[in-house]
Amino acid sequence: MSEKRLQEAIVTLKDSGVRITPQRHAVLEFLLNSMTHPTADEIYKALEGKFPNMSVATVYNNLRVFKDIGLVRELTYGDASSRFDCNTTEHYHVICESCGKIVDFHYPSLDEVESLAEQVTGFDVSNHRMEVYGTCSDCQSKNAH
Amino acid sequence: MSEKRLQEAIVTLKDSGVRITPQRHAVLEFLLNSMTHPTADEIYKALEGKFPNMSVATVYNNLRVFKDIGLVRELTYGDASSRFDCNTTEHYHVICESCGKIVDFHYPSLDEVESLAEQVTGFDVSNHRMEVYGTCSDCQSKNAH
DNA sequence: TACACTAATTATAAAGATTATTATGTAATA
DNA sequence: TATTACATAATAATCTTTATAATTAGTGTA
Repeated sequence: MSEKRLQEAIVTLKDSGVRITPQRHAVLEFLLNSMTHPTADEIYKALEGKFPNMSVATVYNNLRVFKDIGLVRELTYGDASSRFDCNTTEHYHVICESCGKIVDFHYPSLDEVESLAEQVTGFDVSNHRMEVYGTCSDCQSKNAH
Repeated sequence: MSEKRLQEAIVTLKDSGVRITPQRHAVLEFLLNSMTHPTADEIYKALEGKFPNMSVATVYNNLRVFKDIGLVRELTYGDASSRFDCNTTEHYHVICESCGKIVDFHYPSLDEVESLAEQVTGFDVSNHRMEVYGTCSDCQSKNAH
């Protein structure tokens, strides 16, 4: 299923003149298959087995390449490190304040907010982001004790 | 005008058993008077003249104290460092992608989003945040050339 | 006011994430 | 094949934030 998305992403990369190296392919594949918005370090650790010599810098470099092309989004929350999301379709995130889990959440885009913000502030608005915070069901049952 | 807010904040601090030291007072006063959601480093640099011996750690410590009590909010965006906002009334932020300017933006709270997120994800939702991104009018006219 | 207790500050070190650098390697092209 | 440009790896450097330990300074009470 995500095989198709991988092929599409590779075509996008090639069209942008980016070489498909084994490391780059692996980072991209891992991101597309992971539902968990991993950090750069998580990606690095996950691929350590396959590429024992890979450098952390390579992960960061490739994530930046993907980001510049528009294949992934960088998510920055309160915690120390950025997370990366290859789902570029419009969606929001629900975040567990207890364990840090991030769940995708679909909701009709809040175009009204954008247009009102334009009127009130004089900005030329391009996009918006929203996160909902709470406690996931796992942590709820854990805390019930 | 913000003198009243400063006094209120000091009362809140005292009620929480927090001492009002000169440094603490200065950080609080600076935050209340600044409309620009400064970073910890910006606060530190702004108060360097008045407190030549002040440590960066003091700024961070005090910001955490204020945050724990609920006097300020910590804002984390794409850039490296957190920003601090002493306006704790419900509001959203509009951010200029060109110069980084942050403008407050009032909009009715999106309670519907929270309740739908609860239903869909099973989370116990506590709050949400939203940022609108675009280009401020200053940068628009600059780019017009 | 003086004393004692506790919290706050300072200076410094440490941790963690990200970026920069440089040399080496690899792929594409003429 | 020679040349060029891009990628990688290893490492160092930077930047933000937190932790530690010693000193200083507020605050309540006698």
